[in-house]
Amino acid sequence: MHRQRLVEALESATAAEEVHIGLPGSNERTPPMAILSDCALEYSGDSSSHGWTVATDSGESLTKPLTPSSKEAFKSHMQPREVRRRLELDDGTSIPIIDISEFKTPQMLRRRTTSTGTPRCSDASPVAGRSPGCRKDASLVNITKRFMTLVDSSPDRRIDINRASITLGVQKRRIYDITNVLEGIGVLQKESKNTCRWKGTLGDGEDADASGVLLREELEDLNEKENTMDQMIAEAEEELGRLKGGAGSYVTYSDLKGIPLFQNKTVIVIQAPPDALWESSPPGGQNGAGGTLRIKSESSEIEVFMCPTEVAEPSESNETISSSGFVPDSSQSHSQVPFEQELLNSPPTASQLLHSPPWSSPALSSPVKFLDARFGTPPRSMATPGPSRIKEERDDLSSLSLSMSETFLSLEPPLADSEYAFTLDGSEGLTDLFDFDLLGSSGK
Amino acid sequence: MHRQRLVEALESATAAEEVHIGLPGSNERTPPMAILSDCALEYSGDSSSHGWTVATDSGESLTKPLTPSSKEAFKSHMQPREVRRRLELDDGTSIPIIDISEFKTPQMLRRRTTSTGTPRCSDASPVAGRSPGCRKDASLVNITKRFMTLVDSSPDRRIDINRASITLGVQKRRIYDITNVLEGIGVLQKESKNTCRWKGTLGDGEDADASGVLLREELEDLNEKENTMDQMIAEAEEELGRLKGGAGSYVTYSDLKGIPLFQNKTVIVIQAPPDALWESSPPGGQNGAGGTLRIKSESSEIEVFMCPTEVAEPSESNETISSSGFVPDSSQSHSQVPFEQELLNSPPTASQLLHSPPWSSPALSSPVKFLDARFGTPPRSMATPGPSRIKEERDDLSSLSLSMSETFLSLEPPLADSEYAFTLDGSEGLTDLFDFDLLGSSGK
DNA sequence: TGTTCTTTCGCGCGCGAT
DNA sequence: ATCGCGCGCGAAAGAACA
Repeated sequence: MHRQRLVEALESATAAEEVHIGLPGSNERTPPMAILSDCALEYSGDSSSHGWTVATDSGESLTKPLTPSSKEAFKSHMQPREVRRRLELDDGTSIPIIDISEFKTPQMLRRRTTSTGTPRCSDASPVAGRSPGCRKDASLVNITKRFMTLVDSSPDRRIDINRASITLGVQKRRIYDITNVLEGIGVLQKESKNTCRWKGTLGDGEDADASGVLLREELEDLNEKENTMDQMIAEAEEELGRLKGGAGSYVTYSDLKGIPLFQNKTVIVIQAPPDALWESSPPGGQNGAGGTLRIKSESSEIEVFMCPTEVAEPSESNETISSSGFVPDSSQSHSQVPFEQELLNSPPTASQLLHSPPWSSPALSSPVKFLDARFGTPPRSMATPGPSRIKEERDDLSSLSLSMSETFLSLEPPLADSEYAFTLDGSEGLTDLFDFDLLGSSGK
Repeated sequence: MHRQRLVEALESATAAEEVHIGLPGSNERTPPMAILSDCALEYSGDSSSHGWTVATDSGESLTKPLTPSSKEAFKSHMQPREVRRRLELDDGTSIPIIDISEFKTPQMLRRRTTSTGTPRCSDASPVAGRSPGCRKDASLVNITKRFMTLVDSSPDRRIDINRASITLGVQKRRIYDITNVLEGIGVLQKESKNTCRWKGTLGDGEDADASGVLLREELEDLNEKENTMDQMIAEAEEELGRLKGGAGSYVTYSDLKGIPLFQNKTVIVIQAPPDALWESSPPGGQNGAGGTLRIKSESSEIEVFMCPTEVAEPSESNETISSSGFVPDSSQSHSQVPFEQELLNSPPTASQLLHSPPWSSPALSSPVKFLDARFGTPPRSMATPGPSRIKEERDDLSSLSLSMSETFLSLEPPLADSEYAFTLDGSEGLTDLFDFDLLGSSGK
């Protein structure tokens, strides 16, 4: 097999050069030719159209069939060639000769400025006076990016080389460059002649360039968030464990008062051991007084709590001290009722006491309401990895971290009406709870 | 600017060809030359060493300085060129002539078979008798792979183009191809002249191919989790909003009974409007009965609740019905005490009632305790995107979804002892809460 | 199996930017 | 003058024919 390099000649606008080429065997020479300024001359080695092609700036090209000499011999001993050059125009601008039927395959035309909508100089350099679809446009980097858009616009991640070449308006050769590198990376796989398939994991954004980074960033973000949550969970669970069964469990007054049902009501809590005796008599019972509820315990003490009406409005806290002298100062707030506790009624003239007793302890006086207290302010231990540490700048993710310090509990569903045992309606009285007859005895 | 293409001649093993070249201006010609079989002849256009270079198969090359003619004129009008060809050897194997000082930059020597440890024909085609460092060796795919090993052998993910060119034994031009494509993909970034930096997320393993997939999967996983959480948050918040201020807010009996402090105690809750009058008299007061607590309201009803002692053990639920005839069946469980409510004590002999009254409504009879009820079982609305939907297979992430249905609330910190206002200790009685003298009056 | 057509792609010239 | 790199020649590797 013998091969021969050919030659190409460039003309400086006017002068023609002559080229002498020695061919093996036959001492043929390529005919001297004149090159016209403003035109590109090329010798097409295309197997389908051998001959000279003259292309003008406007893109047309005229092809003269070569003398029907030995097409065979020509190809076997000597590679036909095309000559292509840029010509210097009078205005000093070089006009790249293009068109080129790209040898054989789906010819792509080198996009000349106007025609197709491929972005000119898609990059920076806002220098106004630049006309040319400058070099950057054809840069491999650029082509690759565009190629990527092609790829992820394809549903099955499969790309046809030829189509790509056409749609991207680049030589097929370039596509090969890209596919080969990508294959080397492992993200692409040649599937069959003229097609390959994307199998990588480089992000799917159209802009390709940042996608990998974004991915990683997002992941980092999510991971951070996850860690925070894990920690919160751990702490909440710990707390839970401590409260459950520990002596620290309690219901605060604000818990009770925060409940709408109890809103603006005076709430009294009585605590007695399960084995306590509970007696009651109807109002105006044996001694003319109102009904009596008597609780007696032998095992342990009975406790009575009155729930402050308003949750600590400091200005109000002293206003309505009961005339009956309810005086548990905070140092005295602890007291136990021994084994017997009685609640008697006495005439309405008796002393009265109501809202906001002064003994509101710090915890009780907290202005937070039931729900707020529980979900609004995380314990200081939660503050550590708090959501404020999570820097949010994007989309919907932010909503997550915002809600982080609240919610996340499962509340019991509201009870049905029937489930409010022991709630009396307007037509009923306490005595309705007992089955012996109370009627006939008068109150007062 | 004028440029001239040169020429190259290939010899079919023995015969020398002559090449005539017309130069612009001067009609110089390159001297005819003889090409020895087995050797590659090339004309080095290298600016640092102009002359002819003959490279043998073994890799040595001898350079003869060109006649010191006008180096200047030479370069300005005509691009020096190199001639390179493969020779057909008698055995039919073509030996690519290589070495080539790659024009200017760090000359890379085309690795001849032996020398460096670069894999020969690293691909398939296990046809035994193939000796040549075939075309595949220099394939972009191959080079790219080797390039990758270089990349991730670099600690700082930074690669020097020149070094790469040398170590990989390829022309620098090829490295550009690679870096450009990779940059287009977004995994590589040109850092400065001659250096770029790997920043991609393609996995760092040497095999590159699968690592990216893992990343994506993890992200997908986290996203799913995030969505679930977002939904739970939304629902919890909605629920919260509904409960807060709605008529549905409540404290269940089990809430109260679940508190250790109240454990095994009989708890009575009295609810009255804030403007209610609350009178009390010491035990054994004006009528010999125990103390009396009287509450009177003009604005709205007073409500009394007794908290079931045990939370609904079905077997026990009927056992200890109070002899006093506490008979609120569930249909009757709603009742209201009108404007006056009295709790009277009566002798211990009176009726008693305790644990697990039959009126435990479904909600109340729920075996869940305070904390459990609240955090253990999510309302059905939460079940929709429930954690069970999250498929967990990996590491610590699983702990997250496991805890998802619970916790996540901030509980109030335990109260200090002093904060339990209204708790009486063993030495105190209810009367200690009042400032008038109760002593001297006997209970019973 | 030899030939021809096609597709793939090594390779390096030389343009343009620095 | 240097260097990045567009660009496309033409050879190698298949595929289609004969």
